[in-house]
Amino acid sequence: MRMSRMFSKTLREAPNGADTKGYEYLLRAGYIRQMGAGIFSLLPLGYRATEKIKAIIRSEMEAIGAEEMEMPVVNPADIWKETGRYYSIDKEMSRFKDRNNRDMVLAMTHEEAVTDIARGEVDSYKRLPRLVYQIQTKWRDDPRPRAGLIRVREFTMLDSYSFDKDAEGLDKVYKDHYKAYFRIFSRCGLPSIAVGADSGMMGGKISHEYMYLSPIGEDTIIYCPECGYTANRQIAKFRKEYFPEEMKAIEKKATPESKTIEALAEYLGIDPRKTAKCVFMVGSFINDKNGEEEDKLIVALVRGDLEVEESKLSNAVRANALRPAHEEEIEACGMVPGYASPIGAKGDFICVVDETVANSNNLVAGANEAGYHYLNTNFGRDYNGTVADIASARDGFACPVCGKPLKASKGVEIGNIFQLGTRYSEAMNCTYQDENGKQVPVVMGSYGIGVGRLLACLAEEYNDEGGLKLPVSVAPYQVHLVSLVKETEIADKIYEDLQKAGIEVLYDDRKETAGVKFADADLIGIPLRITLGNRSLKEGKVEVKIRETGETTSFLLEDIAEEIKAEIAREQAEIDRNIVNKTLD
RNA sequence: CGGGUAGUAGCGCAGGGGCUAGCGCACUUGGUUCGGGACCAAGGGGUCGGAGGUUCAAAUCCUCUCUGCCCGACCA
Repeated sequence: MRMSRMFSKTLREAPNGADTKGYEYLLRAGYIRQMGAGIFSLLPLGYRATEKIKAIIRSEMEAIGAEEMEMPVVNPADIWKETGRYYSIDKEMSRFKDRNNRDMVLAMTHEEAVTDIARGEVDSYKRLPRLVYQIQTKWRDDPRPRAGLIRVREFTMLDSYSFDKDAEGLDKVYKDHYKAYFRIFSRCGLPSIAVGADSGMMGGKISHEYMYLSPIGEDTIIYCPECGYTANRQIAKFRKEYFPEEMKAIEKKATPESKTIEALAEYLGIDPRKTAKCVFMVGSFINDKNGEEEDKLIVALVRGDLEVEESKLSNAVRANALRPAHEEEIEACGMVPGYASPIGAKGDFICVVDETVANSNNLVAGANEAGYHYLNTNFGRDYNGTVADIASARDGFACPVCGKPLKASKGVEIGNIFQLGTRYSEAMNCTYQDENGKQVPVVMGSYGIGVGRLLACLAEEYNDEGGLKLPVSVAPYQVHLVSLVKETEIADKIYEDLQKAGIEVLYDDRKETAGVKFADADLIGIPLRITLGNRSLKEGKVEVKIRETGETTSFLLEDIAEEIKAEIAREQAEIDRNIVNKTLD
């Protein structure tokens, strides 16, 4: 491509709001442009980079036997009503009516669509297993888009769907994806880890998220450097320590100005872990069949030294959504905020107690009277509720597997894989006839990678003061030919020769000064830069600079295509050498 | 959806009741330069986010509204 004819231009200054390096460079180099909150265009450079990513994805998906297809972005609402997600998903899914007043949705994922198709295609065990994928646009009306392509509303996603006879089949294809995803990310040059995850709205059982560890990430990953345990904090476990003792008689005590655990512990001169912390949420429960919604107060108790993990709590009570409770809602059940506990509470609420509270004795808890707490409360004796793990794992807590201290790190979710089971096939009657002539629901899995987000993470991982420096496997071009000489003949010739040799060339034939051309080359970050200038041309040579290392060499004009090819091959080989082949056991 | 902050030229910003709305970069033309964001000269480009109001007079004050960004809630 001749830069004199390139659609985009580079920006010297970062547009307001570009607050991470990767995002700033993608904008300045002309890879992407913003159109609205969470809505971006891929300019030719960005488009080429994502096409490279897609090609890698395709080759790895084909390698595990997946077939590419494409499903519509607009779905009739009917299929979403069948699974109930029409009702259980809130405003994140956009809805509209067509001219005949039929309910339609913009699909934010394609379990419904693919299951609808599959129930017509899959009729016998002989037609299983099956595996399809698409790389397609999703619209999710996220309430808070952020950080450029990291969190957007419209995005391109690889999504694949597997159909199996049974759990063993699903297990195999799940493992295939587990491995393929590591290969995809590593072929793009992006370091990633897989962590156990919450399945959220997907509703399956087993799931993993692929994380790019970075401070710009929004997820917190809990991991054990000792034994390798990893999980999203939303579901991360940790080894809990209990301090059982003889139950003592409950006793009411004045505790003025002790609305928080810290204040309470200090006033009583005790360790926070001798208290029970009470957190109030309101869960909304949506009927999958008709969309009717019911709100219920949830009282969650953890030991005073711990925090409540909302997603764990949400899973424990099977709520569709949780929000903090208002004071009136708490008071309506006879509890006093700041001095609250389920003891003596009345009305309709769900009490969930963390194991740490259930297995501790004589904890201090609220007396539901301003300024008073109870000493020596005991779960089971003084109040009841569901026991579950609802405490949040933190940095330094003990690993659930080996007991060594856990670490916490921020990460960006770049992919996830779900074992769906029969959640969708049962709801949508997607069954096959087995060897015994019986109709059995198909066992499904779904798997996804955010393509744009992957590019954003790569831009975050590969940059320096000058701009981007994407790996050769995903860079929009392989070589950036910068001509500094007036006469165009030699440069044109090199440009053509390189193209004939099958090399992707960005050719800076603009009438710009050397400084501008070099700065733009650094910004765009093509892995190799050929400099054609009078200095070396006198000796019949050109210079080649490696963007990543800054290393410069020079070659004879006639060798240039060959040398460039060799260098590209070297860089590609380096990436191939580092392909991660990790299996799930 | 709550809190904060900002909308003035393509990008970054200044101006905060008064006369023709500025600056840097980018852009156009001419000339000089020509290996790390050149220089000189002459230019083009704005309904100051939108609507309503106050005023002799509004980019500037008031009301409403839209939009972006950040934090939180939320989410993949």
